[in-house]
Amino acid sequence: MAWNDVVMDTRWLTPDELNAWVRLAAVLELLPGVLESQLRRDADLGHFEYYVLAMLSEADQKTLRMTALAQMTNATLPRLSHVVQRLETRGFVERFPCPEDRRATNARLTDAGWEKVKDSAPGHVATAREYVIDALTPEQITQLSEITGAILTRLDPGGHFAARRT
Amino acid sequence: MAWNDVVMDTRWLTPDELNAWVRLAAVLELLPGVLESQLRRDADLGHFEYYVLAMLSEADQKTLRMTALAQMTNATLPRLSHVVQRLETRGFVERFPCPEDRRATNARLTDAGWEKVKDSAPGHVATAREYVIDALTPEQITQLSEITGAILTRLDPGGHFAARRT
DNA sequence: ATGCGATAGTTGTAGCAACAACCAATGAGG
DNA sequence: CCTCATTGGTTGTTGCTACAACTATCGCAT
Repeated sequence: MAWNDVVMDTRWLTPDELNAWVRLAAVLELLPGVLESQLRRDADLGHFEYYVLAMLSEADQKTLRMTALAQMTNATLPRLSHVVQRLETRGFVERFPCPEDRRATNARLTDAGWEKVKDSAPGHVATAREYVIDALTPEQITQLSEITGAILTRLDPGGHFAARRT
Repeated sequence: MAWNDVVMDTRWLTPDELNAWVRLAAVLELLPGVLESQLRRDADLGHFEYYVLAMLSEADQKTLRMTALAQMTNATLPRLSHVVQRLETRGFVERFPCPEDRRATNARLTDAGWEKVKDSAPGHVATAREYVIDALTPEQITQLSEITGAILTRLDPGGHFAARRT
């Protein structure tokens, strides 16, 4: 296929689409770092570490099977395994075999972990407000839900991750 | 300050806000990986590497000063320096001192780099379409621009990065 | 003309994630 | 009852980025 054919066949972005894309790409690039550095500075936690602890804090008995926790946090098992191991080393999480399925591992939030989430949550929410939520009108909040919902339908067509179920 | 005070003083997210936040967090987590793995598979480039080459391809003389390229790509100088060095090693970019300011370095896209961008762009745009653009209505595209624009006003208040200027 | 603060960029290190490979347990199908 | 594909999770390696530290140059103020 000649390059001309490729050029003609490609559905390039319109100016409006390109504008939206470039801005979304900038948010994808910049927002995680802001979340990460606030939590790192205030709580010595990465954003994903915080999210793991937060999801456990909301679970029955503050316990989740690793596969379920991976779904809640949009993560792969290898990644979660490494992170939970580090959190266990720091005393925020404990792991134990699942009585119902000996292949499975359960992760439970410890008291120290609960304290860490409790102490970290206000600062994290304040950062989320400052950089995203309070920058938007209530209409835009609704639009953001619908837009990200539509994107997640493409990213997670099987509904494997929890965010598709909100 | 007692925890009770912290709880009372914290402006927690409303259900609508929380829904939007959780979905946005999922997109932040999942979308970069999809962009990254398509480019890695098809062009052996990271998403940020592709973006650097793409920004150079659009510049006068396919050349930008490193500070300007960092602004175009929402990156820090140390990060950009590492990435451009790797791209130079692969022959896609060349660097040379800036004649106007001997502190500065210019980066220019090579012919091989131009070929690489040209070959990679259709696949990248197709991925952007599949996972984001074609999931949205024209109204939602406009909303996404406004929403991400508002967020970028918070993330980049000085307008340092190029995406604020779209 | 000089001093010095700011700018431009590079370099090195440590930590984190993607990916591949692996192993143990489960359950479906024959 | 047995086989084997699938599931659940761990581990190790490699590559990338955040951050700190550094050096050279510029331009402003005195």
